[in-house]
Amino acid sequence: MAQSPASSAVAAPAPCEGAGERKAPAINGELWHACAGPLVSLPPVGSLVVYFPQGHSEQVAASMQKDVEAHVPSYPNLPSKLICLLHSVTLQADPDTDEVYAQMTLQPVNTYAKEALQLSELALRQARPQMEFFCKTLTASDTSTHGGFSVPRRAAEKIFPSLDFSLQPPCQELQARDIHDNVWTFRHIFRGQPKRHLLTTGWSLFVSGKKLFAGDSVIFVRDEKQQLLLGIRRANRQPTNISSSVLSSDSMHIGVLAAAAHASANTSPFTIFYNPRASPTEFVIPFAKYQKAMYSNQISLGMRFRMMCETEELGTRRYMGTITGISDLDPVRWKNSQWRSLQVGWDESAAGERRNRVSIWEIEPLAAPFFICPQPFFGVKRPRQLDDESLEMESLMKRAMPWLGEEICIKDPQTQSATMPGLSLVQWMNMNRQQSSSLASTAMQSEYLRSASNPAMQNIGAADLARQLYMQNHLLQQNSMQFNPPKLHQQMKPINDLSNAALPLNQLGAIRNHQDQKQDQQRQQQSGIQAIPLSQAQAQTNIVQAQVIL
Amino acid sequence: MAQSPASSAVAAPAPCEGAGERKAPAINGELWHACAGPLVSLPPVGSLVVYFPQGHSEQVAASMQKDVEAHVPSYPNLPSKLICLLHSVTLQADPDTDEVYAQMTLQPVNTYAKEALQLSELALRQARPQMEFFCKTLTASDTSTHGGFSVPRRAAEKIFPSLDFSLQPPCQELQARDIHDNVWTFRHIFRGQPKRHLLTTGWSLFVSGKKLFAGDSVIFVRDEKQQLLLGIRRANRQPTNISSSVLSSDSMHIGVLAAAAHASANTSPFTIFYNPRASPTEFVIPFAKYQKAMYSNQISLGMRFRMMCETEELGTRRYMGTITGISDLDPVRWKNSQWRSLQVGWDESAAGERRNRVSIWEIEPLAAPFFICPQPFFGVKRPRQLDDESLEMESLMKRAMPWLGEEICIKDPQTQSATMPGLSLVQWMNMNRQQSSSLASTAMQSEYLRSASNPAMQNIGAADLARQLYMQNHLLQQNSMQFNPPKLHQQMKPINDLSNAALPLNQLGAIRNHQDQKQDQQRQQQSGIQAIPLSQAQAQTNIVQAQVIL
DNA sequence: ATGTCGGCTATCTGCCGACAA
DNA sequence: TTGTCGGCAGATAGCCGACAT
Repeated sequence: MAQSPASSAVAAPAPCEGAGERKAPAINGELWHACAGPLVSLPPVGSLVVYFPQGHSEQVAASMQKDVEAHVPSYPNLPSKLICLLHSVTLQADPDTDEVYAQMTLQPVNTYAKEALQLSELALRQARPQMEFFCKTLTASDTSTHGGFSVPRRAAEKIFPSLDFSLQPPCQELQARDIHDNVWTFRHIFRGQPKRHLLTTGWSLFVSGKKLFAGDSVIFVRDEKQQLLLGIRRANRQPTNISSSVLSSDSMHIGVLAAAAHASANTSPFTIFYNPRASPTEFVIPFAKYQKAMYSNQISLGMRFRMMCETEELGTRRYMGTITGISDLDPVRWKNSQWRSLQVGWDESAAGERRNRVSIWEIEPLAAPFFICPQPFFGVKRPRQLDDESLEMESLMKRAMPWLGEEICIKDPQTQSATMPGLSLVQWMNMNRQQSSSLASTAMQSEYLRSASNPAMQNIGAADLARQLYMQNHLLQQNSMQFNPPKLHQQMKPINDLSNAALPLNQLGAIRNHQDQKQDQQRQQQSGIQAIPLSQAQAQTNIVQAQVIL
Repeated sequence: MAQSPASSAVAAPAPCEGAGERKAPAINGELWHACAGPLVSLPPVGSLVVYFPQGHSEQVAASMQKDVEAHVPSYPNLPSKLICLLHSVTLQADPDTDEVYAQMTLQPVNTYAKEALQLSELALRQARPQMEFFCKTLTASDTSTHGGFSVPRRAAEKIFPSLDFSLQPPCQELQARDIHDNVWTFRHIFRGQPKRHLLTTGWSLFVSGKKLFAGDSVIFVRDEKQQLLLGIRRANRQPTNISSSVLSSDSMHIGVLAAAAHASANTSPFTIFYNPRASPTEFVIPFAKYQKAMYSNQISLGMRFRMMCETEELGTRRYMGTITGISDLDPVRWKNSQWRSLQVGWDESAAGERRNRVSIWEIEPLAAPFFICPQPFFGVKRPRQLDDESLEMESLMKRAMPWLGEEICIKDPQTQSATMPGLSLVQWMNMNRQQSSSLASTAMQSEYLRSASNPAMQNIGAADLARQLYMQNHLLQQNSMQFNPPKLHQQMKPINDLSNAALPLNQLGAIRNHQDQKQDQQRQQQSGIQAIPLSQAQAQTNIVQAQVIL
């Protein structure tokens, strides 16, 4: 089978951080985001993120107009997702094309500070402040050498400094800075019959300088200091084909994976470029976002959902769709990766080909949010089985919660014997999964909600319910902690959600037999009943987030 | 040892090798070589080559104007040189810049066919046919929009079709194909006072289309079908900085090494790009060239040498220099790599900064060639020692001669017991080295030459001697083979040179103690004398190459 | 409201020989 | 022999309102 190429056998990592690969003078964040698009968000520095090599690989492939990852060896030792600390984010723009991208330094972690997780939650709620801008797709006349730029009236009035209409005709000189901080000067005039706003002198220099064509877009931003910023967004032409004369595309592709594999093996920092316009999807996700999607969304075939998409002119719009399939995108290289594992159909087939595969964390399920349902463990109806997916999940969680060790071993004062030797976390999760999927889970949810301590939670809408539940759990967290693993409450913080969510794991692969299954069953029957306190404790420490419609 | 301006024995344009990364329509080899420069030679397809990851890495670094390989992990499992079979060579040119480069598919080998080695020898002798061309560095007037291109008179008369001087003024339409097979049309006119050749209409389109500036060069080639070809060579501006918006330079650098490491570990093919203008030095060398330089050149500090360098206008010139140091370029990452291990000083400090480090196979030593000196093994005067360098050398040779196995074990009918358990190939070589360096080696060489079977070899010049010896050995090979390891004489062929050359290993590192040294000594004393037949046999099958000044 | 066009300069492109270097 | 320039014509760039959508 495959091999672990060099990566694992790599010696000295790179000690010193980004030694200034570029000397770019701190790109304006407003302009960068305007060019990147309204849906692009970058996790906060210092936060916990999930990195998907598969998504990264897709970005490279897309940029090279290369089929798939032919010729690129698989990296069996490279997990399909890495939990990383985001050390730095630097906004960049290509000096030649003005393409925006972000350079991120990630470090795979096995343990992390409480703040990192909180920061990743922050990313979910934090909205970027609305900025004043306009975006126009250039017409043939705009880009022709025959004339200037016709400014949409509302745009000119909103963004440009107002003209002195005592002049005949009213005109002024505009200065705008592009993403490299170069200043472009235009003559802004209000003339013609009927009257309209035009940019004349200076405009053609800009068009030729930036190599703009009809179909490309320009963005004028007015920043908080009332200064004009000027960005461009090119039409989706064929990929720029970064293949160079010194580096084969194979090498580039390998480089991305090898860098990640090396970093993974050594938990050393590595650097990636995220190009929001080249890539179909973000491949560095706030950990909290991933977590929430994975463990609080009930995903099933045929489910209806909404998803934000970018419109022309930098707006956003919600589109509706249906989940038509759940499967690995690449079952060979990236088994159980969750990366774009949902096949979807869209209600409006127009509006250009929307992607037919998305990831769980990109969508908003339309079914009521699936609330956490911790419940007593009454034993097992069917033998538990360990499959590849479980093993991988377990590995992922061990990275995140190393204090759990090989087996769950919680010492709970209320219980005689809370240790569950031989019962791994994932096995326990699988038990829960089977239970919750076996019966009317919504009924149990209601039961749980009614029994919750806050009486206000009864008989209210789902969204509000969720909000309140969220608040409540936060309060609980701040108060008494019955669930206190050793060394846990100081600065390390467990991702409790993982352990008692009803896992929507049906899409992750068939359950196969495992040789330990009989032993597992025995252990569970012996010690299973003691799991109750664990469930209770976790229910109280959970962060339950509901779908908040923005 | 002159650069063999070897063949563009480039076979079929990549027999569907790289799954068609580019659909370039088979680039003209003459034009490619004209643009690449007179010193660039590509080993023949199917031949045996030595690949230097270090040199490859240098090319990437140079193309990214990045200091060194900071941030890039070292690959301890990646040898500093890989013996590879050259599966394919495809000539390429960057679609945007016309930069020429070659895509090569290499496969590390542990064993190889006889033809592969012969092909690599072929590369040393084969000269590319001289082609008709001229190269002019563009002046300010040539590139200005104000006028056309002033053609040097001799160039026009040599390369262009002759004008019809009955016309007044004499003029014609020229058509030339660039490296992408695009046709450019120029008006060629002979006018002015005094008369001169000019390209007028069409010229400025070419200049702007190719983005040429004063200082860049154009090359007009007349091929064998009397057609005009047109190439460009840009001035040495700052590196093009291939860093893209989707791939960090770290990733690119890692990609190159990871690809090689992976290929090395799996002896699987990998693809590299060789850009002759971006790289200071070729990093894929014909095996025979490497072999010859390593084992027949006597290199020492203070030695004088000559080296071919490229002049302006695509000529070549020999420069003289002195070896001022012998050391590893990067003793940490690439110990004993031989890659640019010679520090040199040049007689003419002018003519632009010449490189101050070169590799052994790039120079022509001025001292007389050092001939092979196989001689009986009389036992050991000092204990053998194994150092890092020896181990590495041994590993290298085991790759090349796997049939030798862990220990030399030759069954020779003329000997009672020819097995030499415990005596490794490198140890044996070290013995020879010590012997040959201990006494007047030239005298022994003469002794050997006189005792050779061909009487014509006496009293003739060194170069001719070598040539005859070469012929003779080839004849011997075809006749009786006393040295017949099993399965060897069919299609596998040993690199005999390695085993009895007087190794110029002094630059390769200090000899250190080894714990097995006493045991080795004992074994050698027990069985050493039986090694004589081996030496004799090898002497007969040797390929001895002399310094042939071209 | 705004995309495209004809009309009209101002500027640039590009061919020529003159004149050095 | 050949690099640069002034002179000159033709082409293009680029500003204007007219007109249509």
